[in-house]
Amino acid sequence: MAKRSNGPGERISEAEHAVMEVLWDRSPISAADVCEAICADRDWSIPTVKTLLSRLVQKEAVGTEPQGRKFLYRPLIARSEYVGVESRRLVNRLFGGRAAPLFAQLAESEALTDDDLTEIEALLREMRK
Amino acid sequence: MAKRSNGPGERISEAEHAVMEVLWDRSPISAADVCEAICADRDWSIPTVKTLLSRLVQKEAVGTEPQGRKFLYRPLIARSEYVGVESRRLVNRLFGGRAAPLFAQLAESEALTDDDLTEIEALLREMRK
DNA sequence: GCTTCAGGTTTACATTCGTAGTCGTTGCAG
DNA sequence: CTGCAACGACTACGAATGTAAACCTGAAGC
Repeated sequence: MAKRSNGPGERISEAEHAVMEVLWDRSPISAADVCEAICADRDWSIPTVKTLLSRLVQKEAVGTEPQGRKFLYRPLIARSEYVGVESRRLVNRLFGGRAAPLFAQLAESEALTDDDLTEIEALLREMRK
Repeated sequence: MAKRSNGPGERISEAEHAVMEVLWDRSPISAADVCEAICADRDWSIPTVKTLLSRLVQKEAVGTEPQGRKFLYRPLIARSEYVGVESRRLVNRLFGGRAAPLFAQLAESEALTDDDLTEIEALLREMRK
């Protein structure tokens, strides 16, 4: 039988993620339009995009709706969901699940701009209320 | 000739990272001892650990020093370095390089404990000085 | 000294990923 | 109505990864 279709289960690879970003940006669009949007950047050809889309459909991360004889693709998982899972994965893998050390790390490696600091301060105040 | 030896260049995979964690924890140790430390957890056998160690040596992420007729392994890259690179990679890939959205994301997905908040506040105050 | 064992090196093999070509159908231009 | 261009489906294939066995060499025990 099929491996398993646990909803949006299987991992999304980096190349696939790039495609997801396009879908999150402009939702129901055709394969050609996806290519339009990234083939130049990533130096891909149409077949590559089609393969990635198929894999995403298999993984149930993307859904299709027929439009005429072709398909429009749309994400089945929310960006925030994906981003949340990936973020938590990193925090777990590298920082034992604690977010503070990640923050410290970013601070140390100078990955925090002044704007970031201000925004985070605002968020903190918000959360403390 | 060799692909390239740009220092600690090539990516470290997840399984390899697990080995690195052991090395970062108790530095110059033998392959057997590495296995001692994780084979149970990850359900690995010694050969697996040996393979991962070899690959890490190839990638110049780990160095060896002969001890008698066997080797002791020790990391060549600092944990903080690795963690920094990986963190920044995630922030770039998912949040356009801005740390604040990551923070917001963690907040939203309730990945922030109260302790985290307190610690981060402290760090912020520290950085503002 | 010869056998055994420990440890590193080489080889193996299935799966995933990145990247792309080929095939078969079908609506549309002539 | 007929050939072409577009599209999705299937196939391909090398590199990386996860996982491990086979093999070789030298040291240590008997």
